[in-house]
Amino acid sequence: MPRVKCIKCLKEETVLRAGFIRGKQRFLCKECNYHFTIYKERDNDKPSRKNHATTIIDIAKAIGISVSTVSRALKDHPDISLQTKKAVKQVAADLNYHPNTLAQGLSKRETRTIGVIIPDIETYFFSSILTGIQNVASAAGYKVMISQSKESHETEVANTHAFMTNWVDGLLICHSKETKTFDHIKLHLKSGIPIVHFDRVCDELGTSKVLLDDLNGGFQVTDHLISQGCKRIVIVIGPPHLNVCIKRLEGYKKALKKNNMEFDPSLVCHTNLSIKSILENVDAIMKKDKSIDAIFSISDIGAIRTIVHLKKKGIKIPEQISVAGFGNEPMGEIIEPTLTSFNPQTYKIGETVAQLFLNHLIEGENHQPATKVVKGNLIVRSSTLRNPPD
Amino acid sequence: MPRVKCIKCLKEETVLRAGFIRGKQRFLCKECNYHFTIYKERDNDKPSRKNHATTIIDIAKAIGISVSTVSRALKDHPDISLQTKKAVKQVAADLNYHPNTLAQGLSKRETRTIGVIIPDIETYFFSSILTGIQNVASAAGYKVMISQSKESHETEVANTHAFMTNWVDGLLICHSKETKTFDHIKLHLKSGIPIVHFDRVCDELGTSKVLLDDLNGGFQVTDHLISQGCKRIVIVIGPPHLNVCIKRLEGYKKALKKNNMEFDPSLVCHTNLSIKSILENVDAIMKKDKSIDAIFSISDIGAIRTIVHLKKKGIKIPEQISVAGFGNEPMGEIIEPTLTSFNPQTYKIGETVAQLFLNHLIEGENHQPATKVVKGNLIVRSSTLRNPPD
DNA sequence: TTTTCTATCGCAAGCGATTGAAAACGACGT
DNA sequence: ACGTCGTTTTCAATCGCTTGCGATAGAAAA
Repeated sequence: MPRVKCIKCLKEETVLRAGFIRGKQRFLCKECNYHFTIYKERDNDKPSRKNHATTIIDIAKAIGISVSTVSRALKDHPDISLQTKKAVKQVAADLNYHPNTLAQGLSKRETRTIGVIIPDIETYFFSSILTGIQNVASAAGYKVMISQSKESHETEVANTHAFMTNWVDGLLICHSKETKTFDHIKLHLKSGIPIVHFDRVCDELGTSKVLLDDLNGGFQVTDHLISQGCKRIVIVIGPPHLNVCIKRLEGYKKALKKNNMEFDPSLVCHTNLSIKSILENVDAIMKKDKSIDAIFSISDIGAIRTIVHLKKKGIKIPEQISVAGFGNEPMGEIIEPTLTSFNPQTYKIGETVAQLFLNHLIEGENHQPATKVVKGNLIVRSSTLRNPPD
Repeated sequence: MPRVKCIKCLKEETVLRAGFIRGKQRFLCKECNYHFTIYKERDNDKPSRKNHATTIIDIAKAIGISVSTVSRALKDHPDISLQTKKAVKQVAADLNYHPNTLAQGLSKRETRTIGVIIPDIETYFFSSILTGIQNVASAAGYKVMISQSKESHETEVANTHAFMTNWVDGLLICHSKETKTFDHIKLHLKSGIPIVHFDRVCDELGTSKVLLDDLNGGFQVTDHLISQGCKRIVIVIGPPHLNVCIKRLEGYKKALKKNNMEFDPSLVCHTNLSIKSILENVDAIMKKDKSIDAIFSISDIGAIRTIVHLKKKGIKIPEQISVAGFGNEPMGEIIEPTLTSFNPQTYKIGETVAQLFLNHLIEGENHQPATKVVKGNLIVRSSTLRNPPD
């Protein structure tokens, strides 16, 4: 017979054991027909809430008013009298009060957080876009959450879901190279959370997007090469499902046409944008076609590695082969010869992306997806300068 | 007399106007002594909750059980029967349920988010550390929130507060160059939220930290230069309050001592790590002292810009001056000559930082701050190779 | 059968803040 | 003194989920 007193009638005789519950002995008082368990002695002096962040409840208690008044006072709601506001703010400051973002988010159904998914944070192109995004986002009071897909479709999908089901207020995304299907995006479109694409976008989705000046960039680089006397310009592009490749190629063609040169498909190197693939393709085409006098690599890293590669083979740049890139990575002004490249204005891109998100937010329901193209500019350096101006 | 029925007694005669409230007419029923306002007709058919994310309440209703059971079932709580669990999970999947992170966080008082503050995301060193952090963090189910101080103490402080008062579960920070006081960190130490420092740490705070192999790095680079026959090695360092500088300088001295060479303070260039300052200092010292035959720049970017600068002046590298850096930035293998540098293992650093955070979390109360040094390794390239091995 | 046990569930109190709507309180005119 | 109002506060429901603790119906034991 357990020596336990019933919590209600305080008798001992009537108490009998009644199984276990979550590892603890449970009792039943026959008289009261009352089940109970002996839990840990609760500290009666309630020091439990020690070192606990101050809440509006604390403020309310301190002043002796209700929490709703405190809440409104802190928000400068017009209904609250000036002196109450002053008192509340004073106490809030004294108690070092900071609103609990989670609770606010739960109530207001927003997180003031935006998720950004990029292929690779270590790539200057993306990290500088990020800076642009962060600048305008944080100016608007938004926090930025970043994740990288590392060019894997799978992790991109996982990250997308993680973000979208975690109450980000918006998603800014640049797809991985691998991504060819967009179900993971479609799935979340109807949720109403703004999604903005940039750089590697998807046209079939009705989202807002920010594009580089790809066509113009391709055009300008090619036109510049031609102006330097290049006749047989190889263009190194990536997989055809990336529309940035298509666009730059288009610009290339446009420049040829403008200069009355014929487009030779054999001068187009299709690679997967990996260094290995790029160099292999370059080698192959140069072996096959000795007339080549310029290489336009769609990416700066590609161009740079190409330069290193060609130099190793004793080829003079730009005298024998001119090389140009796209992206204006910092490395471009370090390498020798310094790299001619198209500057896509990455900061501007980031800022525009974030701005588009904010627009979507304020437009709300009647938001119309917008497409913005950020103008870039050609940076001419020595890797293509055959006729140095005097 | 208003033609309005009292909401309670439904009589009209007893109702009289009673002022306005927020722009709307208010009424008072004398009989009931009840104040009320006629608000917009609430849609009775309650289609209000349209396109609203499914919650455990929906699941509970669908099955006809209580929300607590659903909650437990989803968490695989042992109290719940197998079939209930299966049913719950099935319905959850059917309804495309995703837990509301905010609500979970509010209940469990955690966000499963960790904040990272770095000086500059566009710098490879930091972005690669970030990758390391993200890898282990996301493996442990934590999201990562990033902000950059852009080397400004002020924004570092602001970001710190933003993070700490926004319920991140931990803070990983590398201080800005400007940061000399740490009140913003101290302020939050007692909150109990784990803080881990890395690279630019602060000793006076009792936090866990991850350090580069600075001393050893400084030693190895210097020792290597000496082994290549350099006698007068300039070391270019940054502001003395950055202990990474001190440490690398120590390594430098240690290597000198090991090789029985005397330390010459005039060979130490104190810069603020800006390119301008570095190049000016290099110029100055080379002008003053013609015997210099090597430059050890504490940062790769510094070393790289130095190489470019010296080459422009017609100085042969490494024949006349050897140049070595620290950091193993990707640019180092592109520049000509390729740069000898100490590889600090940035990924490893990031992983270690995150790991330390996780450790702190599981150790809880009785956590003892740890200091970890991530071993690096010397990468010898041609910028220092005077006696190429055959 | 009656008395114990269990295995499962449900109730309800939070978590911290927002917000619709009622209440309290003076002040004023008549 | 009463009816009217405007101003300032307070009440209480919610947001979606976790969890301490109590309830209940069969199963097992007595």
